[in-house]
Amino acid sequence: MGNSAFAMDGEATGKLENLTLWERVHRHLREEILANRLPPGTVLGEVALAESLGVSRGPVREALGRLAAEGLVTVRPRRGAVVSALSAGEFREAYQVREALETLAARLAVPRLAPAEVERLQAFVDEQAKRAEEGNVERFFQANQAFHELIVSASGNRTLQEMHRQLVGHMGRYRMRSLVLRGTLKRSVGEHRAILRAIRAGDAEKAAHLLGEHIRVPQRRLEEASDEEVVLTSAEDAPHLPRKRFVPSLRSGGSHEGDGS
Amino acid sequence: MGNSAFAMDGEATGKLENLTLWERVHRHLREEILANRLPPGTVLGEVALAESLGVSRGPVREALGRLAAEGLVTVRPRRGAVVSALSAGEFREAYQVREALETLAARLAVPRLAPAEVERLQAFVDEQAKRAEEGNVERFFQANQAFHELIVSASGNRTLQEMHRQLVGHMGRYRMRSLVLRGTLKRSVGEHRAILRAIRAGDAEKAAHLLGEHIRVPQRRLEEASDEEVVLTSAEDAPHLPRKRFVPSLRSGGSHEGDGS
DNA sequence: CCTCTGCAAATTGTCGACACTCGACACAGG
DNA sequence: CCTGTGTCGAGTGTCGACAATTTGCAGAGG
Repeated sequence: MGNSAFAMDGEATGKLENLTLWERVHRHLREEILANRLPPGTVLGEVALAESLGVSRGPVREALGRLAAEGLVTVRPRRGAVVSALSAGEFREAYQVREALETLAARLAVPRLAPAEVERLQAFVDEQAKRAEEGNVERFFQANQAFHELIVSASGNRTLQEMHRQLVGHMGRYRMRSLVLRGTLKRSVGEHRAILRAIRAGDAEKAAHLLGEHIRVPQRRLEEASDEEVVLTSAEDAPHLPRKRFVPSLRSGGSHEGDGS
Repeated sequence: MGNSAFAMDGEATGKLENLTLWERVHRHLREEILANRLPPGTVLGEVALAESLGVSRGPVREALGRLAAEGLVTVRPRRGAVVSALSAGEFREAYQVREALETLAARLAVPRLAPAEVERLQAFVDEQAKRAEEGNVERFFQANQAFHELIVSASGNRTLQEMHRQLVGHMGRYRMRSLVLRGTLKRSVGEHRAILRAIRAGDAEKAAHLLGEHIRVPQRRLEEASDEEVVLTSAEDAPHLPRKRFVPSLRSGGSHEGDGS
């Protein structure tokens, strides 16, 4: 059958692709889930995945376990794995934690930031402004994410970095198109500019405060429109469908979207 | 000989123990590592573990993968899994993150705390005071952990709770006996009392601030005694065992699989 | 005496197969 | 007509075995 449906993994860490099989499966599924090609509620059958990917159930199982440990899928001891869905409440929770984490990151990073890094931050903000003007939401989000990740990365705290990565990974699936889309992009750029100003001034506390407020904005929006599934992309309701909706065949779209730092 | 080397899993979730095999292995190894019976650096051979536990390599492998996802062990793609060690720097990092998390938890929890929960906090503090007087460090730590976990739990933020649990799990192995041991216990109780006072007063901000300072105390100590391995590794428990740096077998059962499970 | 290279052992990565459990459907009874 | 129960099917959980790769050692060469 269709074997080796893998796309290439753009990971230029310097090491060549010496990844084991289950690692590749893990990355593949991770990408698929984060890209929302496997919407929440999708049942991931081991045999189906195995056949689809051209490997045996071993690596698939291992990758699924890893995915479950990351919280991207949920396994019920005997009933297989489903792509986990975040409720609006959990999404708000994640925002709260993210605020705490990035606030800490800002406090730690500001005294450590090298001039070159500040310039990179500036470049990200400028790109955001440009993308906002263009209306290129995808690119805007990328630059936005790069901005935040650079701050977290510059904190020098790898534990913090890891937790933040995990958190953003969970939240990343829910592009809040209808939410932040409208006029908030420019506002976000303005907030980033203010944060960057505080960073340049070396005022870690102010930068952290501004960053906290900045993150709290979508959080507020969520609270206002609570319980409504404003954000969730694909519906997973109708739990009593006549038949299961499998995804036995998943195709590699070839979108080499590197999530790497 | 009953070769099932599993100990009791103190987990009374109310549901009966329908755990799968790899889950039991996972819990077992987790307990062993957290109890420092498997010190950092120990190489965990799959076959050795499998034979020792009376299962095949499958569940062992799965459990090891899960453990690696939690950060308790580190696997090198072809060279097996070792119990991961936290450097002093990582330990300090974890404290920073923990401070941010628990501070957030306090802010969220204070307005939500039911009177009964406040009383439970009080009970924990009282028990800590008693244990500190007795010099019962183990019990003291338990009550201490219960205090902090209750605050985190009362925040109502399950994401936060999960991250905190994970973090504490990583840090839990390093009982800082020689550090916090001496006169710091009573001081810790005093700080907890102050926090509890702020909680009773409904002053979330003050409680959060005090909690942050409280957590920052061991952090400061670590910075002072930086680079020294003051804390790391376990105390001298079980010195009667032969020296083992690389011990693949953790149980010398020798008996073949006897009773059916 | 030191170093490089080839072989061998050991251990992990992967695979296919079997048993057991859970879910669903159909049939019989009230 | 509704409900309880028995059976069938699907799918996971687990096991044993094979193969690839890495590590260590031994021997030869410089």
